[in-house]
Amino acid sequence: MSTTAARGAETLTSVASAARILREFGKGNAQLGVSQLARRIGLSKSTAHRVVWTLVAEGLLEKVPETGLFRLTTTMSSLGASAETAHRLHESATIPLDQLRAVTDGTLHVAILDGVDVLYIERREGPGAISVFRAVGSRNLAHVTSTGKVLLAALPPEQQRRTVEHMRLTPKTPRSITSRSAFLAELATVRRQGYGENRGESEPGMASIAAPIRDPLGRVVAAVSVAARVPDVTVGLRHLARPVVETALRISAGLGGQR
Amino acid sequence: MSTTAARGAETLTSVASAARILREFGKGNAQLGVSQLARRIGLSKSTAHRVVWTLVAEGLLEKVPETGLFRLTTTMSSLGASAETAHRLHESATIPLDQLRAVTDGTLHVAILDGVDVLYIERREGPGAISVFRAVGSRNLAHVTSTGKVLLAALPPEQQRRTVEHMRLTPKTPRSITSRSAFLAELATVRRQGYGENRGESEPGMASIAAPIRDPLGRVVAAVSVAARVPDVTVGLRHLARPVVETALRISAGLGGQR
DNA sequence: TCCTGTGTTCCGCTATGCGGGACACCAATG
DNA sequence: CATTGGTGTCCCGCATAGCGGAACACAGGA
Repeated sequence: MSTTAARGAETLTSVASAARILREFGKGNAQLGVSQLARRIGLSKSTAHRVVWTLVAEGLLEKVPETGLFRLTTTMSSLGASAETAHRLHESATIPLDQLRAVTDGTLHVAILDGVDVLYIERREGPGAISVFRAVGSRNLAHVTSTGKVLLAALPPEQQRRTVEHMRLTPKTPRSITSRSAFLAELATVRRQGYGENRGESEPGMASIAAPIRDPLGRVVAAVSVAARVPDVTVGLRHLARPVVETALRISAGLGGQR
Repeated sequence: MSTTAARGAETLTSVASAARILREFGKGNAQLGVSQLARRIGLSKSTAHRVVWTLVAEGLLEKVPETGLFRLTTTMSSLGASAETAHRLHESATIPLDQLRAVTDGTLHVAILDGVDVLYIERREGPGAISVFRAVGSRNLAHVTSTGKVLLAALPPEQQRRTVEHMRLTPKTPRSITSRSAFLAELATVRRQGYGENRGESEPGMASIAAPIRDPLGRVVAAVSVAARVPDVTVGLRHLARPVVETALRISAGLGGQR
């Protein structure tokens, strides 16, 4: 279209302009106008104008009536908050996870929801850790894991219904839940009691228990779990409910405080 | 290029895609992949791929090695923080400004830096308010206002030098500062004492005094000032230094706390 | 009054960015 | 072990989206 051109540069010029415009608001200037932005970034006024108004249409910028200038919207601040918690999750989890390891020799996971799968983003191995346990970055089915139940239970009602509707409830063991109505009832229970259990539904003889991690606004952003081999799969790891919930609360607290 | 087409839609499709991708990360999902994003937004995989990588190149997204998915960067969280303070400024200023009005009958302003100008974004009229005082949204020269001095004094050294270098120090009254070296010395004084004064440098017989408003990280984002007619222009409004500084501190405190 | 700044709109050309399709890879399934 | 279905990445050719330049209205200052 215009400048640079370049060979392998797989970069969209207008998107790059948009990103630079957004970043310009981060460097001390709360409000900026079209010309000012164009000058600072090195765009033509017309281009800057178009990009800015597209960002306004998409709700990332807004025009301040009094000044006639533009400003980042509250949508941007909520996006920033999401970024903040995503990054803090790792550091906030470290200490509480290590504390939890003193209580149990099970394997510890922190997981988030990735579509209809559970995605593990943190892990502490227990002594008897076998390769059954998923590595960081791996996925698992949401309906046969305690973390999956916790994360799904936290979805807004209609979204939960839609998600469950489109899930394939393929059983991993004879104990796996395969009926949608039974699964929805299970999610309601999980939501009510504040933690989720998996009693031999993923692997025979294995159980796990998970609790929700919440961001400062109270939204569930991840789940902590303990998984271990248990003598009686019908009892599961119920005795770890309190420690797991407390660990989740500790991690949640770490997401909110001043750095 | 593709869909919609539409008549007068002055909107850049790729920028819109980028914005939608960013917003997708705000809705609960900390990490997302290319295909997932493409599916949710309704883009082709290749397009999503290109947009995502442009955003990565511009530092708004990053690839998480372990999961192979993408995440908002800390740049996004700092942008969000900027947006947050910009929006909180108004509400945080209300009460402290009203408190300050009990101490003085001068006109109160909150201002930010707009290039080399001072931009007023908040105002409380005093009883004897004349049209000398600028309305919200209007601009004034930075070198003849107390707010301008405070805001310029807070710039990082090299940026301050560069800005002052390119300013036109046109005098508004005989008392206006016109020498660059004198102005730089004045800024150093302002920085040291924590407030800035204007003694008849903008309008004869008028004085003002301003103090810096800081965000939770301590960066100066705005300034609050009192302006009034004074009997002796050489004395100015020095007796209001403490109340103005305290008002600024109160507003600053409001920017940091939990909502 | 002129001037210089702003934001906005129009227009025509071309390089840009689009979709479709093909590829390598991996994990889970049979 | 082959198959399947998922992923991310790459390529290519077409047409259209998006670029810069210019001209506009408006506002404030000199």
